[in-house]
Amino acid sequence: MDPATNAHALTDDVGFLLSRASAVFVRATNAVLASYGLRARPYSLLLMACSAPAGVSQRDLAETLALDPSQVVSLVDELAASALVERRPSETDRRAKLVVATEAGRALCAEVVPVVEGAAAAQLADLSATEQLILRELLTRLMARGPGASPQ
Amino acid sequence: MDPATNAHALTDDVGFLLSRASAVFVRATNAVLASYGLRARPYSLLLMACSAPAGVSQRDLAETLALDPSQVVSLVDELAASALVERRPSETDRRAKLVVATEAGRALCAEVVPVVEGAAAAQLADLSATEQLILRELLTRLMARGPGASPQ
DNA sequence: TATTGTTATACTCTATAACTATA
DNA sequence: TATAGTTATAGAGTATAACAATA
Repeated sequence: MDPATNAHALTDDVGFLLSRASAVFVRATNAVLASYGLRARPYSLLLMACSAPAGVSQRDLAETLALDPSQVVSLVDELAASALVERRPSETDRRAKLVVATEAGRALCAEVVPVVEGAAAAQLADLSATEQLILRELLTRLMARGPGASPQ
Repeated sequence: MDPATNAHALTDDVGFLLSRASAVFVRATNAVLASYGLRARPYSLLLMACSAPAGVSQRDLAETLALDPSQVVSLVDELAASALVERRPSETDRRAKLVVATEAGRALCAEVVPVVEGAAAAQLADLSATEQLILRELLTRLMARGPGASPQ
């Protein structure tokens, strides 16, 4: 194949662009979270727990975060060790455990959410408000088709 | 904070959407590459080597792929072990080594590029051609600001 | 003094499989 | 028989630091 044709094959590849962009965001997020003892992954789990006052099952966490259930166990263990969340038995399903944010977890979340959003806004600064909306919508629709949940 | 307000905080977060979308693409790409003995990362390096007939320095590979130079060493080692690329001394800089695709590397690349592009197209099937273009452009502009190269 | 490639190390992330207790 | 959570393990990805050879 013609070299000139392929000169930009990589940088035109949506998959490559996505992984680059994702990495940039994760690094920026981890950087601002470091001083709070958090990283992007545990943060997103904490955020979900804080958003659901009644708690979230680990299964729901795995589904929404697209993580393997065993990864959720580790993350919840970690957050529980820091007393940011706790496991409570479900009253309707004795197999399930509900992950609930503690007072400390909610306080940290309230403190840290604007910081993370600020870091994201900085990364998106070159896009207009409309473009940011479009990007969000396109990514959401991309997701709709994806393996809704379980990684494989 | 109001639970209802935060109910979708996570799924509205561009950083989260990017990492989810990126993961979906990488998994799909790895899946179709598996039977060729490749994964997304080595594939992208091979693609760069194939796109530059004169070879690419490892420094350039690290910069374009946003990898640490030490990661590039491992990847080149791996591809070289499969005889898909080889290291050649640079004639202008005796420190540098040029990574050049072998005949086998070019052949595999030619075979595998359409497969990877097909997998990407399948993931993008829910977006119109125009929307795919917009997505690509927005991601590219997002990248422009990012740490052009070196990860940190 | 700075840069290219290299080695080494530690930690995070991803992917599987098997197991338990419930449903 | 299937599902929620758990444990264990291995491999891939990421992040650093230090070093030799060369610029």
